[in-house]
Amino acid sequence: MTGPRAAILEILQAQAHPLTNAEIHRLLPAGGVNLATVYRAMALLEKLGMVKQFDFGDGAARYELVREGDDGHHHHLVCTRCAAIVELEECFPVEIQARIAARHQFQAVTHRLEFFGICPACQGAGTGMGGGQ
Amino acid sequence: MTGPRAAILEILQAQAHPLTNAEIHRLLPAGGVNLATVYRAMALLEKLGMVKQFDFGDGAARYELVREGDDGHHHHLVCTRCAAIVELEECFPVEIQARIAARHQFQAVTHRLEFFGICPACQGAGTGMGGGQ
DNA sequence: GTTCTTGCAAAGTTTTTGCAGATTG
DNA sequence: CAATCTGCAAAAACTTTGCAAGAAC
Repeated sequence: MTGPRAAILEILQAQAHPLTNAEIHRLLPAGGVNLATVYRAMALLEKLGMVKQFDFGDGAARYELVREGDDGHHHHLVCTRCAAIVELEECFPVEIQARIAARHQFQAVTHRLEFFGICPACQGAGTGMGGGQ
Repeated sequence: MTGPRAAILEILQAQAHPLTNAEIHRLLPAGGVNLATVYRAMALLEKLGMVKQFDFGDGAARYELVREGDDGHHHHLVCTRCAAIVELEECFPVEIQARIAARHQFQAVTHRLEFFGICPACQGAGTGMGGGQ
């Protein structure tokens, strides 16, 4: 547990939302840490449960620090226009998930869930082209 | 609407579960269609609403045919050991999603949701070592 | 000094793009 | 014939890996 790892954890601690490896790399002191090292660090940190991986459907993994006394399981609302992120407290109802698991006899069932929509700031701004409004 | 496109739709029609572009390519008549053409066809078919994209968290997009009178929105239960897939009828409760959208003033909110677990056949077969059935 | 980690560069996957030739209507 | 589509090859984006030099204890 040393060097670049600490720097990465510091970056994550200062962030409210998940970051891609490229973003983490960009935020690290210039020329400080190699991108491959970031990938390796995140894989390790995730295995240790210190970090949680999220997937917003663009082809890049995102990581968020898991805070003390929390398992890190939660979901996000992502703006499909500006990529704004809102962290949510709602989760998929446990009873329904239990029913699904039981009916199909699956064990250790979990889920991945993210919401997408258009945030207030991006509404009424046309489809992205015209200077609409 | 012609050639390779028809062949791809036929492949999808015969499948109960989503396929990756590579799988579709593999299922097409040998040497028949180029992989890049599959990618382009799937992008078009999705834009036309004839196909729906899913993401199981491995880095590959999957596509499933949208049947008549259906919007194609549904979720899956995926075995993390053997990749078996079960199609689900359950969905995230609309009232809760509406509440989330309202509270954060997002419009056109949708969600991506997939479940993961260990299927009956893979249970009790060790952590992946034994000659599982 | 032994072990684990890092940087660098090369390679692997998945997906996208340019362009000329073939296909469609 | 005009418009679109396909194959091929190159490239892009994200991620993984090998290996020798470096850091940690």
